[in-house]
Amino acid sequence: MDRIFRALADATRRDILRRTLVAEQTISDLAADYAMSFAAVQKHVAVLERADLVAKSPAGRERRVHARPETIAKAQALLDAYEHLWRARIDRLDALFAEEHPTSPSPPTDPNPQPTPSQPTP
Amino acid sequence: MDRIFRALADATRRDILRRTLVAEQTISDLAADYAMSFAAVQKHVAVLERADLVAKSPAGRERRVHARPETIAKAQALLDAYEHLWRARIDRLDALFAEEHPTSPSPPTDPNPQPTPSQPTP
DNA sequence: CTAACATACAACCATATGGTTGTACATGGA
DNA sequence: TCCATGTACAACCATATGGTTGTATGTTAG
Repeated sequence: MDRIFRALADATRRDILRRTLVAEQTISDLAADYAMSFAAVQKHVAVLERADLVAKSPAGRERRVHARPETIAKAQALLDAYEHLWRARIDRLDALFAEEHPTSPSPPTDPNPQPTPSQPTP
Repeated sequence: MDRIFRALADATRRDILRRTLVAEQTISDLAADYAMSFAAVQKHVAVLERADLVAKSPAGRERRVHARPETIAKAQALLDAYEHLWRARIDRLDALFAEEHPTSPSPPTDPNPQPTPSQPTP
């Protein structure tokens, strides 16, 4: 999991992942579009490969790089688990609140001061 | 986004995030459970804080650390976007296949070797 | 007031990371 | 066959990261 998130923590690698999700790419294809050396792109692909986010299949002298969505799904599963933990917490707080105020049905907002709506960095 | 995924790329930080999702924790609470110095845990919290995955609220001499699920949601949104790119690709391949074989309804498997089945996040 | 506690922060160190250049090797086309 | 192409890999460098210890500061308990 460390390797997956670390691989995703770089804009170039995320772009490579995006491109290989859309269609297979050779290393040269990928390298052509970044302002860095071929070897640097090669290293980025290697990081993604070690994280199992992409795989290379040899095709003649080229290597076709394609994404592995099942590994992305692993990361999604972890984030989903976090989200569930959060929801469970809210549910507990709601239950506690309902217990202390049995007459009121269920307050529309949670008692926690978290401002969930404001997303300042889009 | 770099900071978010980088922060998630460490087991200790993921555990801190998990714990602060479940309930607020002081730095000392957190530090007590890891085999490293207080300062090291403090740094991990700082990394999570810079990524906006947690926030600290001063409470007397303590700092209550709580998770910010809206930032987790940002990471989820990115992974979802990747998943959608993948699905769109499959759809295009399916359409292409259907075009070349108009008589066959729609083949159960796509011509690509990718194992699509494991998609735990619908 | 003073002592203990919770936190902040700086300085330092070892290692990992992200980039470079250079070299080697296999493959495909002329 | 010969040469350009596509890739692999090593060596090197600057900086970032993850850990340490030590010191300073604010806060609460006695």
